[in-house]
Amino acid sequence: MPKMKIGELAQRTGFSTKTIRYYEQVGLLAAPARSDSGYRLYGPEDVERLDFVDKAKRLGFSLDDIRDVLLLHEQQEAPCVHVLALLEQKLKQVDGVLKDLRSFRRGLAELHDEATQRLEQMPEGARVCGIIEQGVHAKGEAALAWLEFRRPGKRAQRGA
Amino acid sequence: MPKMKIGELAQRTGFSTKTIRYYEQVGLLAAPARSDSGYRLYGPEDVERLDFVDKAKRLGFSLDDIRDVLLLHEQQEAPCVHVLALLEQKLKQVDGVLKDLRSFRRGLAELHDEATQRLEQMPEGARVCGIIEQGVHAKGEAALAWLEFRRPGKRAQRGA
DNA sequence: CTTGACCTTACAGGCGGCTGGAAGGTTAAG
DNA sequence: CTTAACCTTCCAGCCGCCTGTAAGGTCAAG
Repeated sequence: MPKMKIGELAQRTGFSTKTIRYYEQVGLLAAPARSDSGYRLYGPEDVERLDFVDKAKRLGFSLDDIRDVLLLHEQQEAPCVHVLALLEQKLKQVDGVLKDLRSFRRGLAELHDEATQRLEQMPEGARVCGIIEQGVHAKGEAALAWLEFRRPGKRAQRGA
Repeated sequence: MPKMKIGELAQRTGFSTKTIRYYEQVGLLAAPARSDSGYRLYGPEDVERLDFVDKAKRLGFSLDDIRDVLLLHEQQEAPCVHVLALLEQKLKQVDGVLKDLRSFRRGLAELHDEATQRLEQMPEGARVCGIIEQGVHAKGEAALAWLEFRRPGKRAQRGA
């Protein structure tokens, strides 16, 4: 019995029920089957679809973009030259982002190494955090948030 | 004479003057020097900073995150263990995104190859786009937008 | 047969990130 | 001296993406 109600879908995908209904409203999800009492009934393909949405979102796509991709995917049209060119262009864009991200990663790693060294050169007692330990905790917390990397560990249910 | 007014900074960075003033307002940019007549005067370091902001934005960071990073960077505090652990965690996150992005790229490439083949197997006359040529052009345009890859080719000046 | 967790709709509100417009001052060219 | 392009401040509004709230229906347990 692969039919689940919206709550379960929410749990399985990490989106809130609100968000799922909203996604249906804006066309990211097709209107699902309904139980006799009007409850939405979803199948495993909806989980997949939402997982895709999540991934795409994390890669920085707008809901509009994602909707279009899903649409195109569904109707399996033969792609025209135009669309083909687009694919090429987008590949290049992705490569650009990949490059950025790699250099970013490198920077982060350097920062980490540097920080490790600085920490090791410190006297034992001084191993407290300048930022965090002296009452500027708020700023520390801000620092905590710094690299939150938008939509972090999915299934984190942003409200919770 | 490395001092430029806001318009030039805008041109050099691809942000609008509006946005630059807004960034100052929310603390991403320090209040710059002013000319006698009150015009904002910027130096090359501001170009750099905005380029950083652009990169970070393209990687999905919020303005808040970026502000915090810049702040942390400025005050060069000795990093505490806590922050160090965070760095590690964030490295892992970046690696995760990298993985996603690579698999995404792979998918895109596959799509492209597949599409190329389909196109080649078509009779000469049929090399038109099913989507685009038959009056559903609007949808084609939507398809065009599909992989816009948010904040696309910087210096594109979203308004223009 | 009530309680509480779940579901439904509809519509308002909020936050992040700009963006537009009004009303006015400055500067360089013709 | 005027024109046009630039700059200033301030404040309102918009878009994307949810999120909260009200008012109510359903279902399983006790």
